[in-house]
Amino acid sequence: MFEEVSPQFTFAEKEKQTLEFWRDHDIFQKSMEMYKDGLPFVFLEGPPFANAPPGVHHVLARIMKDAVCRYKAMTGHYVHRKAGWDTHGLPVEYQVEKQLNIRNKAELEAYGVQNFIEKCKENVFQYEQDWREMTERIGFWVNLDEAYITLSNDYIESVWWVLRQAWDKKLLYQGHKVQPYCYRCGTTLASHEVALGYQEVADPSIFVRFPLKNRENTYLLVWTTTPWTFPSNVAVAVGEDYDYVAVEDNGKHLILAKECIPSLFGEESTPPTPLDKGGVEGLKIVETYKGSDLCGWEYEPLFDSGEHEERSHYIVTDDFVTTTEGSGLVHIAPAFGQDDYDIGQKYNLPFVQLVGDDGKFVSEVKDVWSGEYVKDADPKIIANLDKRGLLFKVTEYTHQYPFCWRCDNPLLYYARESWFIRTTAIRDQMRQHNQEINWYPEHIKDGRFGNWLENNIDWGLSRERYWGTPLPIWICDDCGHQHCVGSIAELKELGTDVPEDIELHRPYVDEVVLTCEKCSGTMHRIQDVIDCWFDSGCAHTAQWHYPFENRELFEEAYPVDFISEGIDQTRGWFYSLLATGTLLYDKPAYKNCLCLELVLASDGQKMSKSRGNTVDPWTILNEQGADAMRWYMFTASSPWTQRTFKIEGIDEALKKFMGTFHNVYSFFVMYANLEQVDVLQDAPLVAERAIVDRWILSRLHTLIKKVRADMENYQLTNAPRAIEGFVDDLSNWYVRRSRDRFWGAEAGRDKHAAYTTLYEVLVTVAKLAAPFVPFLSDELYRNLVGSLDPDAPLSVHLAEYPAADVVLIDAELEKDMAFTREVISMGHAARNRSGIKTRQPLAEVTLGGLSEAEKETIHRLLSFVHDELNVKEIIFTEDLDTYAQVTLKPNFKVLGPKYGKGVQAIAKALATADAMQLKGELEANGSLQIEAAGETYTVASSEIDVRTENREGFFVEVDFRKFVALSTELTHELVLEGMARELVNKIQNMRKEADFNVSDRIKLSVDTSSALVAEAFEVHRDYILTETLTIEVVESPGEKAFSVEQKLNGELATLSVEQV
RNA sequence: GGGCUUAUAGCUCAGAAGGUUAGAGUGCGCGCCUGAUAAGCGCGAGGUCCCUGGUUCGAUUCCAGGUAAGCCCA
Repeated sequence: MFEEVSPQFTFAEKEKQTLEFWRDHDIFQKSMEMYKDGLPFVFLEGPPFANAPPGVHHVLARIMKDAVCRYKAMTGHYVHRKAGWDTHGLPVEYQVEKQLNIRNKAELEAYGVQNFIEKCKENVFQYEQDWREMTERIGFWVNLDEAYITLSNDYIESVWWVLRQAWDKKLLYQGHKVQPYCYRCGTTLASHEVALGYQEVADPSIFVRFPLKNRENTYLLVWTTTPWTFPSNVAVAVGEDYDYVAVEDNGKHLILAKECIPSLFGEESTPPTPLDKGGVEGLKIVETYKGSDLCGWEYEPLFDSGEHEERSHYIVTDDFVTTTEGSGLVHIAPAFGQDDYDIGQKYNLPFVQLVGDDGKFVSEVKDVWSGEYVKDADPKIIANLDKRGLLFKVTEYTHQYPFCWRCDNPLLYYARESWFIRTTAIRDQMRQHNQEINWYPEHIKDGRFGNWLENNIDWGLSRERYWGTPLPIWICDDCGHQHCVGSIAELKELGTDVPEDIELHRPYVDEVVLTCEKCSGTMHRIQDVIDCWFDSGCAHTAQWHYPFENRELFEEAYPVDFISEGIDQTRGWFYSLLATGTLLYDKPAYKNCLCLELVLASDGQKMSKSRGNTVDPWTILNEQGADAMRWYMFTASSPWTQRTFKIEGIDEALKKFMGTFHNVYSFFVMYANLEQVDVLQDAPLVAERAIVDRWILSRLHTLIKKVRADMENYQLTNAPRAIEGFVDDLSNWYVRRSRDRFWGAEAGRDKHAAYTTLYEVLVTVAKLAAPFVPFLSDELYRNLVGSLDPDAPLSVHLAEYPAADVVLIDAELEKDMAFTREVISMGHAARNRSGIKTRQPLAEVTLGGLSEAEKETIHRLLSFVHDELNVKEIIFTEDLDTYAQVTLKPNFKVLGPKYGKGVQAIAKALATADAMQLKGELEANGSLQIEAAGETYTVASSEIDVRTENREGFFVEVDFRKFVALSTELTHELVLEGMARELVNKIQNMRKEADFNVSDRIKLSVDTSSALVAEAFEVHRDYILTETLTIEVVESPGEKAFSVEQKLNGELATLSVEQV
């Protein structure tokens, strides 16, 4: 016996019971242990921050990961799935600063770094409990109790080891990085913070004459929007291949790019006049050059920028120079722009930084603006240049400029001292390893990610902050010797008085002093921490505390098999993993990467608190449940396409898939219990079962094949969609067509075959669906299998994933059934047109336009047509013309390539000719001669499509070439039979209304003055009594009887039913 | 400004070596079936397959250029 399935339930409630069952029986642990010696499958969790509650997009990510892991576990793998937490980084610091009302570094130092760090530690686990609860409730099986945590000493130690490897390979170096910097907050900003604060502003746009050395009265015309960077100027860049000219302007010779003449000297709206025709009117061109000709020319510095060893103030070339703005000559100040800095490196230019951390000119600047905030100094610098006769033109320039999102002050681009990893040295290896990764979707590989790798620049690693993995580099106060520490043991060995339980965070680690191995001097750690992307990017190694522990485990688990995160991680985690993996092991870090797109709110906008359009996952989990949410997310659209998240979509998943699946299951349980069928005993051979059984089993095994193939290829949408389609067929064709076999039929082989088949199908589908709807499928499995077989695995998640049995696949039968259903569907349509309801039997249906093979198909499945359309006879006809309007069309696909242009002429000829006559010729000769547009074309019958259209006056449904026509004439016999079925229908409805049990036997009375009803009842008495479980027909109803006056096809009768 | 992606019915999505009637589900209207159903079936209305140009006998599909949205970068 199976446990009864109550019609009163909610999925959410049932899921909670399943969660309890999993907990009580340690199902997750068991699923891990089961294949301990099996093939390992390593999933690496991209660690989330637990300093905000999880949202809908986290649910999406987690169920995708879960489905893959569950599938792998059920197919015999030992699935590693350690949870992880990301903990370091600026976002945490900002949250804590906000909470403590700290506005800048000075205030933070005053508060105390130690106190601050402790607050950060608390902050990052603020919502851990929420995350745990959500993770459990949605059924994401991940090992939370052994999670890796990026702030732990173990984790940091592994990261240090990684850094040391880079150090030893000479890939870790110190340089400058130009970064957006807020002088007021005393901090650099991350790119996403910069993006928060763009505003449109008008800055000065000035063109200045730089006097050339050794060329009298000749000047370079140079453009800038940041006059305050002029004092730090060290060079001017030109484009090597551009054309430059010297023009005469008010007696002075000015050098600029040829293409810039119109914007500087002409009307802006007029197109450039060709220079060989005199250029801009009145402008005299003195000389022309290529950019390369100018290279090396020296000019007078505008301002005193101090003494330098390096050569400076000359013309250099670089391809970043454009002529779309300015003059084609670009002022270079290496301290204030990345391009400038790179050119400075390339030409070994002096690094002049005349602006301090406070945004003011340093005191070495002797001009009047010494000590002044740079933006305030702009007008004074402009005035100074003007006074000296060097200013050519001043206008305003309106553009987008970033401001600090916290204090609204303009950001300055500054070159800051920074530590880098020379990723450019391993770029080719990274590109090669990228090719070895399976990307889903595939275009990421050579698209977004590939492009990113092409343009790889060295990784700016250091952050002048507090809460992060400290950069383990110590520098000797005396001799400047640098050392990178690679482990705690080494730290203790080299350091003096290192506490036994040293914590590897600031400020604790800052206090550790090493002894210099070169000069025995004192070494202090540099103050920086590292980019937190580097932390998570080491997860493949640091999650195991490798190489300090778990060496074997690591070797087995690298590269990891599978990761999945948002597509925004291409330049984040996907990159950092690959970079560290390549650097350390020269192998890709992961084999399969599933990219997820954004989840939009129902209004199509990004979900955000400020818009108020976020959805709390808990409202769905509590109402519709986790399975419905999961199924919706799997089937609605591919994980890598953007989706709008709609609650109605979840209701649909609930009704459409969950409801249907559950109903088939409860139908089975109800009748199997009632009939006391033992499905485990004496299963009939498949070959001996009914054709509909063989059909559904064939469908099932085709499905298994498809789902497995999809899952192997990470097609997490196609697989469940296929399952959904199958369940629909199961419910609306298999069960519908087999209903009488389950209920009412004589016990015997066929009935047993029906129960066995449905049982097998249900159990198999439960297993197939287990990775997607782990709750519902486990409930079904436990009742269907657990109730009968005490030795079976306790849970569906401990069962083996179904494997397709190709012997059971009968593609022909599946195709035939599909075709027959198409014909039946047309029959339904014709019935609908006729207005005669299905319960009324009809004498015959006529099928036409079928090929011989199709006729055979219908013959094979004839009973389906009879039963579904409720007709006595099925007739085939060759006569199309009576029922349908026939037209002939060329088969374009075949004739197009053959005759090219001719197909259009043939089509015209066929449309205007007598279709029936041509069809006759075609059948007689097998081919046709068509005269069209002065040519004669010979076409075979296979090159012509016969189309049919509805002809008025028949109850006919017509398709492209076949039709189904109903005969609607009713004989007296047919009317009686229709009436009998009407009686049965009404009585059944009354049984239901009166709340009788399905198997209750009844007493029935029929009181009518209608001769028709009386006759029908007499003629079909046995049929009516059997169908309605009537064991006695009484003259007058008893007192407890349930009586209703019914209208039966227009005739009146009072029916009464009573339980016996 | 650059790279990548997406655009098909009111909504959510399929799909098509280029082939002349582009589908499903849902929603709406009507009808039907049903003693498993939180169901099902049928019919109807609903489409410039984002736009423009090119290639072709034929383009919604291929090519080019746009437009809009999103992500990443500058």
